[in-house]
Amino acid sequence: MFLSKSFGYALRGILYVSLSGKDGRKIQVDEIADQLSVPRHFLAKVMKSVVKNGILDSTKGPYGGFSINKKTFNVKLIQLMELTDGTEQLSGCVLSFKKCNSRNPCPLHDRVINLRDKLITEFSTTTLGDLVDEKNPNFIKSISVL
Amino acid sequence: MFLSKSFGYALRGILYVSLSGKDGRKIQVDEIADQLSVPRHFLAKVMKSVVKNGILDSTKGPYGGFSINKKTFNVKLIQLMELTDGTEQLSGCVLSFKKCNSRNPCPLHDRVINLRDKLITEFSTTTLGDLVDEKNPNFIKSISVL
DNA sequence: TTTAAAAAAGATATAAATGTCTTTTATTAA
DNA sequence: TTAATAAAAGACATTTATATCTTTTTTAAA
Repeated sequence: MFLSKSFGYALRGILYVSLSGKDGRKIQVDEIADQLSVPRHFLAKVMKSVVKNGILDSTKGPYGGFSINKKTFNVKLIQLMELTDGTEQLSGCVLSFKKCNSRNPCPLHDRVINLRDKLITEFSTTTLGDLVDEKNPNFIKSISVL
Repeated sequence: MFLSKSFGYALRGILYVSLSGKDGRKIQVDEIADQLSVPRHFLAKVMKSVVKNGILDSTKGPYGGFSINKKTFNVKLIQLMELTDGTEQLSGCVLSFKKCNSRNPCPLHDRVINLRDKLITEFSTTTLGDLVDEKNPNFIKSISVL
């Protein structure tokens, strides 16, 4: 419920690169997959689209790997979610009922839409930077929780 | 996000039977599928497990179909959800991260768990009866919103 | 300039959710 | 007791999400 595997892998991968690559070191997929116990090839596919969307940089070849860029910490969680899961889930009826809208709400509309909106708001105001910034209430304490 | 198709079909099917079958009339799958614009065979599969779990009654043969029983209106939404979607999604990390728990929380733990708990609470206190009881704030106004 | 490293690309595989079809069983009315 | 009706059961199909494997391209260092 709530969040896809792809989203989880992408987020954890980015945060791992952010924390381990602070000194400018490039981080390889193998290291991320090992450290986070995540399927290597699937992670590679996800990271590829993260790079394609400019959230991380990457370089091929020896000493290559993934690294943060100027955009990374300003990216909002909602943007990452759109990338991994698409946008359709963010609008539309929670029961996938086409005729449902605020004027003609399905039985669960108000209660559930309300909670979904809260999640969207949360994800629209939280950046990746917030998660690695100790001054921010959202920050992560330890790499072991990625 | 949030709710599966199966859950939506089950809920809408049950509510349709509740509203259309008030006079004791049995409601057939074909009618439900037609009226709610839902795939007939898939709905039949879902309704079968609804009956197996005692949430509705059914009788075969001419003039047969689905009907409410004494239990129907007391069933909580969370019970229906457990039936259609299983229980695993209700516990465990929202990022499917095995090492995550309240002492060692993943980056999104607190914020998202909080919202999920709200949904669980909502679904644990709302019954099917609430949705068809005009005195209740959750009630549905019209069959067209099923 | 050759070799090795590492991501990119793309093909393929598996699992889970969703959807469809056919056969069987139970029930009712004629 | 037969014919028609409708759910139950179960097999099968499709789609989407997840996962894996192989080949290609780029890069750096020797």
